[in-house]
This record gives sequence, C-alpha cells and structure tokens, in this order.
Amino acid sequence: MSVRVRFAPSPTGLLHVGALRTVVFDDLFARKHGGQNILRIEDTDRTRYNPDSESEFVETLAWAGIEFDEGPHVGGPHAPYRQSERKEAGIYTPWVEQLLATGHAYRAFETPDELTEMREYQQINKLPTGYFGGKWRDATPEEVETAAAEGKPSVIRLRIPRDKTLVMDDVIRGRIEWDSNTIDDPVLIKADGMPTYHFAAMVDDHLMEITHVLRGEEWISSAPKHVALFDAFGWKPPIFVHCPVIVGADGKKLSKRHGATRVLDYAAQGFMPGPLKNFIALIGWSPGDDREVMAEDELVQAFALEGLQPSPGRFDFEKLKWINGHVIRSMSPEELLAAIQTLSQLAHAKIYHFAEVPEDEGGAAEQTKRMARWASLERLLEYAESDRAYVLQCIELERERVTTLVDFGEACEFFLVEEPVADPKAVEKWMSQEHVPGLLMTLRDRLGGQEELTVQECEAAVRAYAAANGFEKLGPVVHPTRVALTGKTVGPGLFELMAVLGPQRLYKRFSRWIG
RNA sequence: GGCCCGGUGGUCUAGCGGUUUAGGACGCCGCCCUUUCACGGCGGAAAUCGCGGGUUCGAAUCCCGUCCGGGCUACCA
Repeated sequence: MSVRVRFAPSPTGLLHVGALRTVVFDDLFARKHGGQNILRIEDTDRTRYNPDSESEFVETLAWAGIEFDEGPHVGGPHAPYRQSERKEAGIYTPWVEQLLATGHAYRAFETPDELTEMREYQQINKLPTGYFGGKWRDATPEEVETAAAEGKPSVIRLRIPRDKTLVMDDVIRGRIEWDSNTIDDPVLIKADGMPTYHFAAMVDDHLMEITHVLRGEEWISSAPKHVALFDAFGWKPPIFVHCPVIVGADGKKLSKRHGATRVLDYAAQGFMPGPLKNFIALIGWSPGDDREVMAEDELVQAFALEGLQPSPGRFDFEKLKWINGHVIRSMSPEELLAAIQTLSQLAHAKIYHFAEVPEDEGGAAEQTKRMARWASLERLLEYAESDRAYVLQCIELERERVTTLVDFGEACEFFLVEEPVADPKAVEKWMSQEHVPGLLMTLRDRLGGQEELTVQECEAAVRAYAAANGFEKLGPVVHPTRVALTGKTVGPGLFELMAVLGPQRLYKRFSRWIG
C-alpha cells in the first residue's frame, strides 16, 4: 500500500513554523515513497474558527512550494476535505450510531457547570481529573431516554474499556502504554452536534486511508483515546509519528517573544522557502550523516522516519540566517533578481514592512527601519526595469554580504541613487586628508571621460596614483575613494564597484568632493 | 496532584557496547586572504554525554533510581 499522509491544521489563526515543519516532513515523506499528501481542514470548533485562517494557510503553503495531492482546493476521491462540510454531508453520523449501537459510546447529559464542579472536586481531592463515567456511563436505557425526552442537551462519549492496557507504537519513541483506568471518556460529539478532534480526525484518517499520522508530540497524551477509538471500530490504527516540538530560545514553546513564529513573516523578511524548509527540517531530524545544506531533491532522498529525534529542538535564528545567506551565495544574479521580484509580489511582504510594530519588538523606530528597507528594495526593482544589466551587476557584488533577499535593497542602494548619503564618521576619518582632492581629481580625469571601464583599468588608475604619490599602502588611497563613491567604509571591492558604477557616475560622484 | 514524553558543548545534531583523546554545523575567538566589510580557508575555546547506582573485561550507548525540563489533564485542536 502506498504511503498516505495528511496535514490537518485547524483554521484558528496563523501558520507558524512548527506547523510548517510538520508539513515539510509530510511532504518529504510522501515524495520519498511516491505517496500522497493530503490537506484536511479541521474546522470543528465553531468558537475558535477564524475565517482568514484558511487563506493564510493557502498563501503560506503556496509560498513554501508545498503541493497537495488531495485537499479542499484540489479535490480528490475523499472530498470534501473540510470537516465542517463532511459533518454537513452526514459522513460522521453512521459511525457514531455504530458506536452507540455496539455500546462503545454513550450519551451523557451533564451541563458544562456540572462538569466544572466535578473537576474542581477532583482537583481538591487530588484525584485524576476527567470524566470517568459518573451517572451516564452506566445509565440505563430508560434513564437516557427520559433525559433525551426532556430535551436535555447531551454529548456522546467514548466508553474507554476498563482494566486494559492501551498501547500506541510511536515510530520515534517506540511502544507507549497506558493503564486504561487513567484515561477518561472523551467527548466524540459535542452538544452542538459537531464532532471533536478525537472523533473526526480518527474517522477521517481511516476513511481517507491515511497510513502515517505525523503530528506534534503534544498529541501523545490523547493517543490512548485514539487507539481506543480505533479498537472500538475494529480498525487498524495508522502508524503514529509524534514529532518533537520546536521551542524558542528559552526552551519554552515558540512564541512572539522569540521573534516571528508566523511563516509569512519570515518570507516577508527575505528568507527563501528552500533554506527555511531545509533549516526547519534539521530541527528534530537528521540524515544520519554530516550533511546540512541540501537541495530539495536531496532532502527528499535523504528523508527517513528513522532520522527523527525524540527531544524538542530550539529555533536558532542565527543558523537560519546563515543557511539563507549560504543559499543566496549559490544563486546567480538572475535567480536572485527573480527571487526578489517574487518576494515583492507576496502580499504579506509589504504588509509586514508597513505594519505597526509593537513596543516590545522595537516600536515606531523599528517600523521606520522596515519601511526604509522595503522602499530600498522597491527602488532596486524599479531600477531593474530601466537598467536590468546594471542591477544584476550590483546584486552580484553584494551577494556575498547579505543574509536575506530584503538586504539587497539597502546593500545596493548606493549604486542606484544619484548622490549616496555619506556616513559622517567615514567622512571625518578619510576625507579631510590633504591628498584627497588631488586623488579624486586624478581619478576623475583619468576614468571619468571614458566610454566604459574594466576592473583592471580602475585598479591600474588607483595603483598608479598611489605609486606616483609615494603611498606604499593602498589604504589612504582606496578609502577616500570609496567614501567619495559610496558614502561608506564598507562594501564590495573598490575596483569592481568602480567598474560597475561606470565612468559617468564616477565623474559625478568625484566632482561632488572636488571644490 | 495524576498520566505521559524528553535530557550529547550556548544552539542544531552524529553516535545505537569496543576503530571515540565523543565527530560535524551555527555562534564565539584568533590567524590567513585582502583596499574595507563580507565571503572563503585554517586553527582554537567550548560536552566528566543531567545526576547516582548497577550489568559488563569494557557504557553516551543496556537496566534501575533520581533530578530537571516539557506536554496533556476542555463539549480546543
């Protein structure tokens, strides 16, 4: 039987990096085995439903380049793929009836208040909390009928068998056992008629012929309920793979405090899908050897459940930056320009850079910075429309000193503006020396009038000046020239940058500094 | 409180009883390259493998205990 996995998010909010990693594993695993990856929307909680959530998922997954073989947007043999729609279609009803008929499930008529009271009593008396079947688990059919006739709202619970050992074989951790007496009876159908996760997800996994369930380790605790459900139906459970969670720098669950958790925020900041997925896959998984930076195909080939790790991993932003920059350096200027263009079309990218920033994340100052970064990037793109070749050369020179796509905007800025803003410190340090006006004039006269320039010509001119004026080291010649041309003390090699700027820009920029 | 999961340098990890003076990567430090910053190269600091007991000729690797961290304990997923 071919491998079938599913990504089953609940549309309650954003798609965060932890969820992305789960899909990445699903995707890698399915592709490795030529199987199918299915998207299923678990929208059984009406109170937490967020109408924007599904489009967030779609946008994020599209950005990440993860495609599904079946799902709400591509259809498939097991449609519909939204649980609310499946409920409407009556898919769950016969299965509940079956459980009721076979005695594996029962109706319970407690009100929420009664349940709260019960839980408080259990906590005070240090008993395990949960519904272990007070009056309704063992109620007579007559009692149930009476309550139903009175129109009392009820839920349907699974009757967890007593005095049994419930077993789940987890691929990562092996066999895990529970004394069934410690497992309370889970609600299968809520009073509003909607199925719970416990019920809908398991029934759907069975109906959709899911072979492997990859989910977060926070699900381990409810796994015995799930295996009991499969037992009740007499179904063979899927293979469970409980992936370790990704935590923040403090070891706690990843949250806003550690920076972005929203995948689209990373996209907006100029991280590319390949490196992000690569990086994230390495938290909790390893190919078993020393490989780290891998191409998509290589990742697919290398992926194996055996490489999964049981312990939670931390999200190391520094390493993400490294891998993103590393991949940037392996790309051609054309590919980079295309990637920047794609980024500029990502709706969330612009939103991110203009959105108000909360005080604890930098506030207004940070927002101003982001807006400036975005403006620089747009300027780069705009310039590329009129002089694509020039922009490509700029990208090539800056490629090895950026870590994200967005960085290219500010990195290339001095190439693109008429008059680069000069860093006052740089000016103070290099421009007040006596020889500077003469130096700039010499270079301007020698290079500024040419048709075009090669790197060699630029280098020759600078070296000639140094030799003619008795400079043994190039520094005092190079630095002022760089400041005159770029306004900065850092950047690409001077000769390369001069050649790219070209004679006309050189002429203008030198002239600014000559009386 | 109960049940469950986890524990190799700061971080991600390799390791599955002996070839290990515990390997790689990020980060950090230094050197080299060099006109700067970076990239790249080289080198370094950094882990008594949570701790304590066993088992064994031999344990990070197996067993038990213990501590610490985390999850669940909802008519949420």
